[in-house]
Amino acid sequence: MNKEKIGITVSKKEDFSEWYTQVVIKAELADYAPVKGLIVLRPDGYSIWESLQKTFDVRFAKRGVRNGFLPVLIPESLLGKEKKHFAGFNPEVFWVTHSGDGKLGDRLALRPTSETLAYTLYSKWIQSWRDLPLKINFWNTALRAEIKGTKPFLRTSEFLWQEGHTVHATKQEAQDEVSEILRIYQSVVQDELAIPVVVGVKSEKEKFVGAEYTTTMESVMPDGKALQMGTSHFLGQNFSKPFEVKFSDKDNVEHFAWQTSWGVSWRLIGAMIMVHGDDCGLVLPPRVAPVQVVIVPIKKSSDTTDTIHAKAREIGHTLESCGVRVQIDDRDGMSPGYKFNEWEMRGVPVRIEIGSKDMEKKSVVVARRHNGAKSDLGFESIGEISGILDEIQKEMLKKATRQAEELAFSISEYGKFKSRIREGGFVHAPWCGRQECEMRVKEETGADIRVVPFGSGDCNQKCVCCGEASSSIPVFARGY
RNA sequence: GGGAUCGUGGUCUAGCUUGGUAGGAUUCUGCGUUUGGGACGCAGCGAUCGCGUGUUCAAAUCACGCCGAUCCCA
Repeated sequence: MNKEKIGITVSKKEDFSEWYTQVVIKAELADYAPVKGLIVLRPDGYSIWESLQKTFDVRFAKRGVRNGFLPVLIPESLLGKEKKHFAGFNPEVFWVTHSGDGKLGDRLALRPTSETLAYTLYSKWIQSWRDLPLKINFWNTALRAEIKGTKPFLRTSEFLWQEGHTVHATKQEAQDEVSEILRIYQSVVQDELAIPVVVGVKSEKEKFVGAEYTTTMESVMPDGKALQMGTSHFLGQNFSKPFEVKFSDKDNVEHFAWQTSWGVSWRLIGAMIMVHGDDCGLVLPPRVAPVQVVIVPIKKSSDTTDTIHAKAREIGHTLESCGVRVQIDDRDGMSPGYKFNEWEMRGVPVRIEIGSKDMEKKSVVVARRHNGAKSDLGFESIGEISGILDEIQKEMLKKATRQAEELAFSISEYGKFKSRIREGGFVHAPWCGRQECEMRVKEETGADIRVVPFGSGDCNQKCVCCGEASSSIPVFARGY
């Protein structure tokens, strides 16, 4: 048996890209679809998405956001109503031009995002200040043609996401909404996926087309590239004017409304894989793991095997009653070692081993996926597993935070800046605020301004690029 | 946007230069022995060689087109 040929065959460090793809496929999160750039989610992958959905729904509901559903086709006339917005998306829009063999009169777009469609309806639904605020979130997919560099979860032509669209009577209220949503995003990503983020504002060049400004959270991946984890946009009145989203205020004067839109996608799953995974495969944060604990009974033919299995089932029930998602692996004809490796590849946070030795000691072996540690746990203390899962969740965030810190740099000299960008990481560098410099940096290093962190303003330094007075210290990095 | 590599049972691959019965390993199925870090024996199933067209008596192999995957550069 060639040990090297089973499981993940490359190391995360040596071939990150190949490693990532293998983990996605072999841990059975997703698979390729027959059309370029599209993937299929398998139950373990979808389960993680559902878990995130549940958490977000609770948080959104607390802010008075309710869920709705929008169709996938948008007529061209609507999509083109806000000019800048349309120009930004046009190159990657899929068009439906036929029904059967007949050509359609107006082309229909497969939604790249739903602003135009949603706001057409909002203008019908809103007349009075009493109709505001209006807050609806849509769980759906968006389609954007990705022709090159496709990657499961990170760059796909269709992706699962949520898009929230809110309408407010005042600018201030809309802006508060934008910040609050970003705050929710940040805490869900940190608490559920154990990934630290940098929050702030996008530059003018990088903001959502059609927005007044875009707030964002960005994370650094272990290969030094940045990943946009979610965005929350202040749309101002840019859409309410062309789409006539108007309301009569208390004084009976008609005003254009103030709007926001915001979204996170299954990219978050990609980030989770990259940040936590290791050479053995996936490592799942307990809070989103479809199976949190796997129990592997180890029998000997000389054993009275029934007692071991009975104990395994009993432990399983105890854990279920504590709210732990548990699975017993009693498959025949597979060695324990094989099972261990398989469950490790699939990222299950905790493995419980129980064999005749454990029966004698009245304890089980508890193995933690994230650090490989093994320890004994008495039969009477099985309930402690919940606490262990919480602990693992915290340790994973801590480890990920340390990892991110090691990939963060502050640099003000352009030569050093360039070489650092080449090696990867988040590079905090002073910037004059002019797009010329931003573009020159992009051209010469391939790095974008990922985020201008909140509170990084006026710092009295010199722009890393042109040497003039800086106005902020953005994070530069190459991105996915 | 430019360049390169690749596609053969579920998976990994041999064969391609020089056209002629697609070979192996693993997985899978059955039976038996096993089981504390990727067990073993025996028997069996499984491939219109990515798709299409062309050349030829004959194409996995040669030519062209397409589809898909990966990597590098902008």
